[in-house]
Amino acid sequence: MSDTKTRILDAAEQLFGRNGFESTSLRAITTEAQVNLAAVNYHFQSKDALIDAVLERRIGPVTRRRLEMLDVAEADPAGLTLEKVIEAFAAPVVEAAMGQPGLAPLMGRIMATPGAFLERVFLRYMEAVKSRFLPALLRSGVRLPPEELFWRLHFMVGSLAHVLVFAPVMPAMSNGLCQLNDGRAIVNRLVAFCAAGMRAPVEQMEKEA
Amino acid sequence: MSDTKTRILDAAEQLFGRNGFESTSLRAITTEAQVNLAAVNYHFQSKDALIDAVLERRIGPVTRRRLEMLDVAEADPAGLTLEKVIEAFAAPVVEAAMGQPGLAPLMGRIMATPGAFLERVFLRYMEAVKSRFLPALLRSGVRLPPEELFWRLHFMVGSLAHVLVFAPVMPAMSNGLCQLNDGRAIVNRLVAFCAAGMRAPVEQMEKEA
DNA sequence: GTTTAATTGAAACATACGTATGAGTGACAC
DNA sequence: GTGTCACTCATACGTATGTTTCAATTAAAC
Repeated sequence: MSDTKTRILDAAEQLFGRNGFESTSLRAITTEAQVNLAAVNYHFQSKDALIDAVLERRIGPVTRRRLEMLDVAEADPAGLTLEKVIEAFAAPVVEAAMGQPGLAPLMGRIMATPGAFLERVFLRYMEAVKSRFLPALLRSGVRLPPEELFWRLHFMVGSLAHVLVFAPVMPAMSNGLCQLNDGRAIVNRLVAFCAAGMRAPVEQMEKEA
Repeated sequence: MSDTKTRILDAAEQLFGRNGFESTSLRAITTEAQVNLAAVNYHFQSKDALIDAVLERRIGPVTRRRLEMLDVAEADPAGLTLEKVIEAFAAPVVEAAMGQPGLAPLMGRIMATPGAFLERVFLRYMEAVKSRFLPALLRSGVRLPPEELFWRLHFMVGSLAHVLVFAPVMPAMSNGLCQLNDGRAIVNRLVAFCAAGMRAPVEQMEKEA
């Protein structure tokens, strides 16, 4: 039982997050991991399979924790609040990102990368989340037309994704104003912002000629 | 005056948006543009310079239009509203994306592209925007601690970016529920969501031991 | 019409990539 | 010991990339 596999996963996670999937070469990964180049094709079969493995290792637990937190919130006899639903969506990924430096940009990149790759990954991991959280939002008291609800969920996901994508540069970008050491505080801010957005009155559409 | 340069820019914009910057080869671009391979290194000096040119052609006008709309809003004797500020930020890029199919994914790409590149682009185009919109938010009546204000602006940008990133797949992802033909409607939704988020009461932080 | 500069063309350059190969190494079973 | 197995290693293969070269072509200037 060698930790070569783990070292490859760790290095790949770090470099994928920093430089993207396409621009990270297997040679860069194996150099960083201090492992032979062929090891990656031995333990995984290809670069694509390695990418899948890297994602599975991190997104799997986050998805499970999301659904778990939602279960707890829904079981609360005090009732399901909008804030609890949003927190169940945001907290697991933010907390995971805090504990694992280099994970945030990776998560962010997944959420911000369109195209074939996204469809493969996003549908695999996010379909379950979407199909559970959309009804939960309704059950928490949000009263919106389906279209409006979907757009606002979209905005919410965008806010979260942006936080993750820019996590590495956020302190510098804000001239030190915004730090990332306190994940709870970030989640709280995000929850407050998105809950208010979700509760915004629906814009009346003017008829067009 | 040949349009070779323009044809290269058009093809590059399309392919960069669809497949990303790194994964788009100059050969793919020149083939699509029906132009000789060497033309790209003749008219531009390198692939990096081509990327810069592609971005400048589209982001430049959007940035100018943003500041222009903010000028108009600030000159309004009726006073500067939060909604007007957010609209000045969101409308130009959404409208540009509507008029120029293939632009939205390109904008999205920028957000999803790593470290050094993003910092180069983001700082060049967004610094001016940030330094104008942050004060404008304050002047529009938003009363928030600086740190909270910055985070919420960050969330807002994230919502907008996400809309652009996922523009090509949004109809499919929502099972046809959310369409993109009406840019104004999207901007209105975004403004309503973000304005409410900006006005959310500030979460009181509990002291930690 | 001739000269000059700007542009395009086909081909080659060196380099980097993902992948495959086969020899080598260590541990453990019998 | 002698296999056997999982693993690691150095190296090579084929291909694709960004860039360069220099001749061919076109367009403008005088």
